[in-house]
Order: sequence, then structure tokens, then C-alpha cells
Amino acid sequence: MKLTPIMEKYILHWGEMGTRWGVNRTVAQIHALLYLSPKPLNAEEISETLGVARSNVSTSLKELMSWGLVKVSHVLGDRRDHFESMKDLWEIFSRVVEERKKREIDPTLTLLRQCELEAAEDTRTPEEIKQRINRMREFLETLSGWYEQMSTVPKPTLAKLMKLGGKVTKILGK
Amino acid sequence: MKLTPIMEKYILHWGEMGTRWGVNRTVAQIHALLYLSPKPLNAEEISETLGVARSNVSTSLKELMSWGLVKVSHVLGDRRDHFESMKDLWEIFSRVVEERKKREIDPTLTLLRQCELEAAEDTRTPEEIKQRINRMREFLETLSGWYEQMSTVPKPTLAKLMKLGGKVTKILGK
DNA sequence: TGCTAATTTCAGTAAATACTGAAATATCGG
DNA sequence: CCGATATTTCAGTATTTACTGAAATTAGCA
Repeated sequence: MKLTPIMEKYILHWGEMGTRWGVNRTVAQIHALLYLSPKPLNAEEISETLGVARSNVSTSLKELMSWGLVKVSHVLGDRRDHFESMKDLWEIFSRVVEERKKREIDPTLTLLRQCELEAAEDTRTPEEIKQRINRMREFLETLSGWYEQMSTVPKPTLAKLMKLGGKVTKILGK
Repeated sequence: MKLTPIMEKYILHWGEMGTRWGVNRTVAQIHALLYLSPKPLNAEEISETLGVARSNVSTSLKELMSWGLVKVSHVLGDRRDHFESMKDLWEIFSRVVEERKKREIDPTLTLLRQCELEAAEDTRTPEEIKQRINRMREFLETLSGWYEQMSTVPKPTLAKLMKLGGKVTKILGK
């Protein structure tokens, strides 16, 4: 796969963005490459195109698959695995949100609830501080609950809702 | 500032979460500490409480202030700067979103638009790939526009809207 | 079943990032 | 304006994270 300057620019930028969001550069680049690619690519091609070690590609692809963003596919008459990215951006977005919620928000909620339990028998922590923890738990629960509801809304409806933007409040106001 | 076990647990966890979201551990810990603290703390206290170098605290506080999450405050009869975190979680949340949009999404949109301009004279990049870049730009613009509208909605209204969750679609359906 | 190509694992290394402590600079009270 | 205290800067170092290449494993095919 030969990259044109535009593709290269896109992929490099995506890699940078990744690092800012706690995603490793190579993982983000591979995702960008597969998102652009009109056809599934094998690990060798990815490795050559991006100039990273074959083994690195293997690890990164596994990571992307664990996020459900990339799938293996097969080409007739070719033994090698090929990889293909999800293409629908709403789908990609909600996968990422879903996964981060599962991996980061949910465990945080577990921890906060545990803190609250312990707080009951803890006389050393000032009441005010306990309340701060409570509020954080409540806040994350609200976000989390909202996400759970919204995730069941069909993507096209969601898109329309977003286009509405702040107008929903006016409509609902009535 | 002496930490009780609950506070310590909270702060340590927050530090970990930070790293996952591309925020450095110390920065996240300081933010957690100031969020819990009933009163503004000076740099020295923060340094001692968290066991990190004074200079590191200085840098991290600057970072937090650049995000608008922490403010300097003064205690009567004390020359030293004291620091205080924003306490309203909706406020904190929207600050973070606002700032990330400004620092990451907006520059990405600039880049994507530039790619599209260049694409016009580029015959080497297949049409299909150009379209993928287009779609990404559109998608980010939708998100971005939605955020801009929602950011003007008063926080309590926002909170109510979230509690409604998916029900909005039913109400709007009529 | 054995051969070959494909993939994964992993120890070692490289690169990026965070942190420290000392020195420089700024600020305040007298 | 001086001395003392507070803050920032920054070069060097430590830690963490990412990456490589070789070896081990797995999987397809004859």
C-alpha cells in the first residue's frame, strides 16, 4: 500500500491525536490506515506501509480488535489474515465510548462506592470530604446512565438529535 | 494536610485514571487533592501531602490553571499562593470538554479541511479515500457543532436533560 | 504427519515522558 | 532598596512506555 501525501498527513496526525488521548501512536496510525484503506490489508502490508516492526503490528492489531474497531477478514486464495476497520463513524465512536466506560468509568464507580461504604465507619474523614466523593459518584452515575440510554437509540436518530442541538430544550420547554 | 485512607485511595485512583486519558499522574493527583480539600492549599502542602518535588507541583499547578480547573487564592496574612479547585462537577466537566475541543478537535478539523483542499488537485489519491476523509470531517463538525450548542444550555437544564435520557426521542417523536 | 508460511511472544533496547534538586528569578515586608 | 521567602526554570536523571528482532508457536497445505 503506497501512501499519497494526503493519506500520510492524515495518518501521522491521527497518531499524534491518539497519544493525547492515551492511545499509543502505532495503534492509532494503524487504525487510521485501515479506516482509509479501500480494502482489507494484511499485517505485512501494514508493517511496510507504516515502517514499524511486524511484531508491533501484531500487538497493535490485537489491541484494536479488543476494542472491536478492527476485524479479521480473509482474501480468497491467501492464507494470511487480513484486517479491516469498521467504517461507520457513529459506530466507531460509540464503540470507543462504550469501551472506555467499561474499562474506566465502571471501575471508578466501583471504587467510589467502596469509599462510601468505608466512609460510614470512618470518623477521621471530615463530612465535607465524604460529600465530595458522593457527588463525584452521583455525577459519574448520571453520565453513565445517560450513556446507557443513548446507546440504545438508533444511530441515525442520534445524528438527527445532534443536529437539533440546543433546540431540544426549546421544544421540550413547551 | 494529612490524608485519611479514603482520601488516599481516591487520589491514587484518580492519578491512574489521568494517565489513561493522557493526563500526567501528578497533575491528576493534585487535581483530586484540591477537589477534596475543604480549603485552598499552598504548593508546599501539596508537595508534602503527595510526596512529590516542590518544582513538580509548580509545573502541574500551572497546567491545571491553563485548563481553568484551578485558581489561585490568598489567605489573609500569608504571602504564599494558595490553590483551589473548581468544585461544581458540571463546570469541571464542561471545562475539560471545551479545552480538549479547542486543543485537539479544532486543529484536527483544520487539518482535515486542508486535506480536502489539497485533494482537489490530487489525482493520485483514490476518490474513495478522499470521501473517507470527508466523512470524518463531517462527523467531527457535527460533534463540534453539537457541543457548541449544548455548551450554552445552563448546567441545571443540562442535568435534567440527561436524566431524561433516551426518553427525549419519544417526546420529540410526537 | 511433516514442511512451510504466518503469527505471536518476549527479553532486551530505544524513545518518550515525568520528576528532581539546585540555581535563577520574582515578590513582599520592612 | 535589602533581606528573606516564595516561585519558576531547567539540566540531568529516573521511570515508564513503546518497539524491535529473534525465537517459539500455531496453522494451513501437500
